[in-house]
Parts: sequence; C-alpha cells; structure tokens
Amino acid sequence: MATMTAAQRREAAKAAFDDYMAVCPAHQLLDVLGTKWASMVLTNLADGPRRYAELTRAIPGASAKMLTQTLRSLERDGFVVRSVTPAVPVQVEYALSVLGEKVLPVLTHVQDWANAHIVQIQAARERYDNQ
Amino acid sequence: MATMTAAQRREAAKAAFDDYMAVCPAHQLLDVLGTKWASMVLTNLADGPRRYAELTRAIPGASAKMLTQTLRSLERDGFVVRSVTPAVPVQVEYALSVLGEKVLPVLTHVQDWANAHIVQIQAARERYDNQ
DNA sequence: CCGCATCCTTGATGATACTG
DNA sequence: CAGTATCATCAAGGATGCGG
Repeated sequence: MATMTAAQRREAAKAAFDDYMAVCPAHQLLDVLGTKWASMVLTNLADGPRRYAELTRAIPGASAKMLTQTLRSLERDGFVVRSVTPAVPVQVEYALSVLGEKVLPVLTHVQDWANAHIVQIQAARERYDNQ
Repeated sequence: MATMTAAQRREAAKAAFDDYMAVCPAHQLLDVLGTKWASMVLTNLADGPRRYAELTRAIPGASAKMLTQTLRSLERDGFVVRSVTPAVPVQVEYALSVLGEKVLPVLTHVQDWANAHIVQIQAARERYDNQ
C-alpha cells in the first residue's frame, strides 16, 4: 500500500527477510554445524560408531544434556543414526549416516582453512586489541 | 594425584578440554561464521564495498546493534576493513580484506553443499518428526 | 549518517538429581 | 548404561534513545 508508514515498510521488509533466512539452506547448515558440540561429535563419529558413554568420555566438556540434545539434532537432520541393542542394560550406538559421511568433507575443509589461517586471524586480533 | 576423586578427575578433564576448545582453530572459525549475520555480511561485501546504511537496507533482519557488532567482530578478525571518509556527515565504508576474500570460498563451499543436500535434510526431518 | 549506551526479553547452556 | 526432569544462570539478540 502506498499509505504505509516508514516503520511499517521496515517491518514488512524484515518479515520477508526472516522468511528468506528461515529457508536459506546455507544458513540452516551453519546453524547446525556452528552449534557448540555438533562438529565435535561428527568428528568423533568419523572414526567409527560410538556408544553414548564413549562420547561422554571423548567430549568431557559437554554435559549429558547437551550431548543428548546435539545427538538428537544431528539425528533429526539425518546426519547420525541411532541404534538400540536390547540387552541388560541396553546398548545404544551412534554412527554417521551416508549423509553424515558426506558432510564430513565440508567440515574438514573448514578445519583445513582454519588451521592454515589462524595465525593471520590472531595477528589481526592483536592489532585490533592493541589500540 | 592418585587421591583425586572421580568428580575431581572429571573436572580436570573438562578444564583441559575447555582449554583445547578455546584454541581449536576450526571451532573459532565456525563460531564467527556461525553467527547469525556474519555469513550474510560477508556474502554482501563479496560484491564490493558497502556503506553502513547500504548494509542496513540489504539485511533488513539485522538491527543496527547487531550489524555493528557483526562488523566489529569481522573487523577484529581481519576479514573486513573499515574506512572512514571525513565529510559532513562522515562516510564509512566496509570492504573485504585480503583474508576476507580468502575465506569466501569456504563459505561458498558450505553454501553449495547445503543447496545440494537441503532436500535430503528436510526429508530426514519430516521422517523424524512424523513419529 | 554512523553508531554507542542502556535496558529488557528470551533462548542456550549447565548443574543436579532421579528413572527404566 | 542411557538417558530425562528440573532449576538456575548467563549471554545473545533486540528496542529505544542520545551524541558526534
């Protein structure tokens, strides 16, 4: 409408933008991988399937709650497969799915770049902080 | 010490792990790129330098505060260069640094993968949610 | 035009205790 | 062993108003 106020126009633009953001694939992926523990879990599972307690030990920084939450999220997105073996007590194993294997190269690509340029980043930080 | 309790041992492990995490280059990078607006800003600057107000219009979803915060963070890490032109009123221009140009391929790599696999991810989500 | 300071709300994270 | 439930905390994000 031509009678929209500036504020209304801004709000409309923001709403449209939010819609776009919500479906932007890249952003969805970064949201998952950027999570505090997701990359850690994926990297761990890259070596092979792991049981819940093994992951707990491998990633001491994550609380049980966060580990579970991360695993659920990765499972939901189809990166990780959870399989339960009936026994006493039950055994639960987490493994990468095919999709999970496929996302690994993206992760290592990021890691390689980070390792190669972290020195420059830290130098930039010191320059910035020292004035 | 051999006299450590289990709780103490866990705490020590966690502290060591936190130290490791703090210096893990990949995680530092993901922390920045995983930020709500960082990738958006970088993608925008990929087309050329932009003034503050231009970025505000290009990214209506970000509040002024968040945009500034994001730009400061990117500037600190050396991805973005901020240049002020004395005038009335002052003009501020943001541009990618050499390092910023170099990180772009990583970003597009993520984007390409996300675009190629978003369908599978969404399918997995529906499967997971529908039971 | 650019952007800092302030206040406020909300979601993410974590510690702890408990269950099948 | 493999979680869930609850409560507490804290930082991120956002709205608003002011200053250079």
